[in-house]
Amino acid sequence: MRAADIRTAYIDFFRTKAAHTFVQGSPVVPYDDPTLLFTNAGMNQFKDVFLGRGSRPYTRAVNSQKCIRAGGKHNDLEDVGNDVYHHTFFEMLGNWSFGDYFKEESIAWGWQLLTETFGLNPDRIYATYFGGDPKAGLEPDNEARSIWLRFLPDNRVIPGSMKDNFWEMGESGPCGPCSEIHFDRIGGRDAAALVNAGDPDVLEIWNHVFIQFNRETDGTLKQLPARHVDTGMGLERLVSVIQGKRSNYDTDLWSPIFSAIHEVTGARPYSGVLHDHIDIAYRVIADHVRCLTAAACDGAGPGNEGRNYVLRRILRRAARHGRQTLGVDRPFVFQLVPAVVETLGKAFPEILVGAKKATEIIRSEEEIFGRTLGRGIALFDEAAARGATAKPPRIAAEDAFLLHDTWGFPIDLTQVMASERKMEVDLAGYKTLMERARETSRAVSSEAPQLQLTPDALAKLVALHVHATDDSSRDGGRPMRVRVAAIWDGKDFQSSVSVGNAVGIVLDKTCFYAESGGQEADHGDIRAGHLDGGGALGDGKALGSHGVFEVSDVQRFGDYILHIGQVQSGIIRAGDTAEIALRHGRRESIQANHTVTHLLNLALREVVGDDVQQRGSLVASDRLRFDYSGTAALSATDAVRVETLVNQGISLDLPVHIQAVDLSKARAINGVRAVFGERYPDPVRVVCIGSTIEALLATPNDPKWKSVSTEFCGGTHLKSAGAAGSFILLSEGASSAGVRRCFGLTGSAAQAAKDSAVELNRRIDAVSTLQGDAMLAEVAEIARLETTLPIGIVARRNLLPRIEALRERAKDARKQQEGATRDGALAQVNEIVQKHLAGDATKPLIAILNGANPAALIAAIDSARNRLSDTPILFLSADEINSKVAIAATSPKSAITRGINAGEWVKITAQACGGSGGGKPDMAQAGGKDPSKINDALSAAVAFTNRA
RNA sequence: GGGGCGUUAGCUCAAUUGGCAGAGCGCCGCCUUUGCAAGGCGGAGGUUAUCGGUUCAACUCCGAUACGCUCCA
Repeated sequence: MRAADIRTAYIDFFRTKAAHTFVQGSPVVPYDDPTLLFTNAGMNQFKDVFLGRGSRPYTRAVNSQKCIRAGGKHNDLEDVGNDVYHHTFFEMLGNWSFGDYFKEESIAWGWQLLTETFGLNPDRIYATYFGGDPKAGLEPDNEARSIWLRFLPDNRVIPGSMKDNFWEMGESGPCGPCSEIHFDRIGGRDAAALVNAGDPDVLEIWNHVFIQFNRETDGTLKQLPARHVDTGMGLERLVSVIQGKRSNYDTDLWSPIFSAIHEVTGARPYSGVLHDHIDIAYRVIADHVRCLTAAACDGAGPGNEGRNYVLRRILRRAARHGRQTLGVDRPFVFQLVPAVVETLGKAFPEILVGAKKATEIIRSEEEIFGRTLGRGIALFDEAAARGATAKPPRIAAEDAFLLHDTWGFPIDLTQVMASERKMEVDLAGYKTLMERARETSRAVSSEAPQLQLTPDALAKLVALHVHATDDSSRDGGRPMRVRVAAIWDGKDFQSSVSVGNAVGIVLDKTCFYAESGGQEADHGDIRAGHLDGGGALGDGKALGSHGVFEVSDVQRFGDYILHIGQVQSGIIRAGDTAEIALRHGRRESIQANHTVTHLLNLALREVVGDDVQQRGSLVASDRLRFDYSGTAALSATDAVRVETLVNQGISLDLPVHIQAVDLSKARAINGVRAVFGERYPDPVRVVCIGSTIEALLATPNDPKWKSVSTEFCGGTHLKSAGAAGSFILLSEGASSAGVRRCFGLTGSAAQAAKDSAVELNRRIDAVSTLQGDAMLAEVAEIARLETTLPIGIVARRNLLPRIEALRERAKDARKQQEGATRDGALAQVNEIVQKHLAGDATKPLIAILNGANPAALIAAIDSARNRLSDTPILFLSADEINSKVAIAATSPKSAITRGINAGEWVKITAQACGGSGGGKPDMAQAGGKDPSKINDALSAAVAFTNRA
């Protein structure tokens, strides 16, 4: 029987013979259960039924559920590959009774299915039942036992412990005894003692849980009115048993994947050996690609936190095995996806549909890791060599941390690699380093909100009858008359505050926008006072101000908004009436940046592709920042297209429409931008640039909405895009693996950047009129400006080749200068050497060259040494312009033994003209600061050789 | 937002405490070999990312910038 037939036969058995409803398994990524990393059992989607909170239109259900057990409480990741029955991804066949049938039917059907439909040998089947626990006050489950005795002899119905045979969902909640069916792969023996003993040949295949109690919060058990059955049977194990294999991997669930690995990597075929490292790699890779494909098809890809980081670790393990064990030096895991689809696509249509996306997700992550994988392995080898002599051999904490921090090797991957070499990893040390890195990372970033309303403070506010801050006027942002409700100094609420430390003020209502959703807070002031006549609000009444408070930050805590800042003058009292006004320039800049951020989001999607996901955003008054998923830098043409698209929106002065809409209706709008996994309020605030919300809702499926910016957003925006003036991309680069980050400017800042670029271009043009040192200086200045001025990336990319050309020109000029200097020195050396050869060639040669610099002197020394191999040589040269003396010397071995050490020689010489120097015994250089003393230096050099 | 690492010849990477910038592969030329794989000899190719600072002297130390990678928040 093939695996696919076994799966179908199971489902059909319960559907046709026992009137179960087939309920498609839930996604492996649970959307609504924060306690769960991945779906890890078939009952996950029915949890609410067991908890009595929900119901279904059926009382019997059956399916095969995709499960992932990695990274969470149930973590089988470490065992994958090293044995033949643990998987990160597997299928759980399940049938359930919701207050319908119970033990009797459950066990009888189980027996019938296994022995009749699947034809398993009854002599090899064992069953366990709950044997009771006097300490917990629980009786043995004799009901289950007696049912089993109808099918099995007494010695194969085995009592089990609380741990193995009593199932609980958590500390409290539904629970009950369970009964497991075990199978002996060998047969012809009494294997009762091997049941639940960790023997790979006697394995549990099916667990029947009988939910009949509820564990109360006080620990007591109560009989449930509605009793449920929850069963689970691992498909991979069942198939191996039915197909008579001793390993899950020897079944047709895996063979297509193994063939694909063989073809794609060129490794020798899988041979099924437990401890063979190539076979281990086969199993690991095959398991992991199934897991990654399933996760990707349900919307979860590798990333840097939570379940995404688990997936990243899984992929990196597979990729590293490919590189190191199978010798594949390019991405390859993604090429295995079709084989996974072949084995799972029919049973799980989402895998068929998602295959293309999964392939792309996996390929991209492989590419990311591929960049650091090689260096990381090399670094690991070095670390392993260093740690090999330790006892026991271990990878140092610093190395493990570096591998993680710099090369993206998750710690568990380093551990796997270490264990392959029979080494350990200094985990405690690693954790210390990691914690230290975390703290430094946290220390500075948590500076911002010094003043916080703690839960205690919030409780006090309620006790003081201060009601939630009404911020419904924040979009208008017009000045308001308000009441000071409370003054918070970080520890207590005060009745008044005067000039001094930063404090927070709670008002009854506000027009300030509190920092939220990446948009920075408004700034402004609060003027407290008493009413008298003629004021700013135009209502004929003004406040004679007796206290001015400058707001420099606004934060939301629960339903209260805290205006943080300092009193500038006078005094502010709780209960005061006040006029508040925000700084309009700042608010308008922020609005411009926010509206343009939305246009940028849309433009990136149009230019880079539909799969661009927003990964974060910051809207400040002076710039905007936008993170998005992607692995490659924006090309020059793409950057231009993005800028152009955004500027089109601005110049068309597209109107911005904002409206609260029912969440379900809003989600239905074609092309709406919502951050994946984010929870939105209902109704949700929809911001659309270029169309009215009514039009969107009238025809939500219209394809044209894909090219209109529609986002869920609570921020403040321009009335229409034109007020942003213009937009430029300031920079674009990698933020973390798989995430690109770009900065942008609008309005006057954008204009200033454009002006800088124009100015630089003008100066570059003007360089052609310059010569010599003036040209060199101007080129250096232009390069300096290019690095310091804010310039858009489009302009910068155009400037760079021009500046590069200038550098080339400067380089040529300098080379020519240096060449001339060197040639001048060499010409003098020729004469000097000729003369010296005429006399005693072993005598030291000491000479002053004209117009040489250090580099020319070294060339001169080299040249002279070639012809005077037994002569100590020292040259000096005065540089009047820079008021320096250059000195260089060489000394042959024979002279060094006589005491002419080039290093000491130049040092003595340099000291005579106010400098110092040093080097090696055979070659040294030095410099002096006083060219007028060059003859003293010469004498010192001669004196040194005379002494030696 | 904060940290770490990197940037040296076309490519992959070296360069002790600051003291003559190298290797392998590739490229070019010549030689050798029945053919193939190859082998031998020679050569070109570098403002050590950019700008500034410290120093007699900087690939090396310090500061900024750019680009790339990566981790944390």
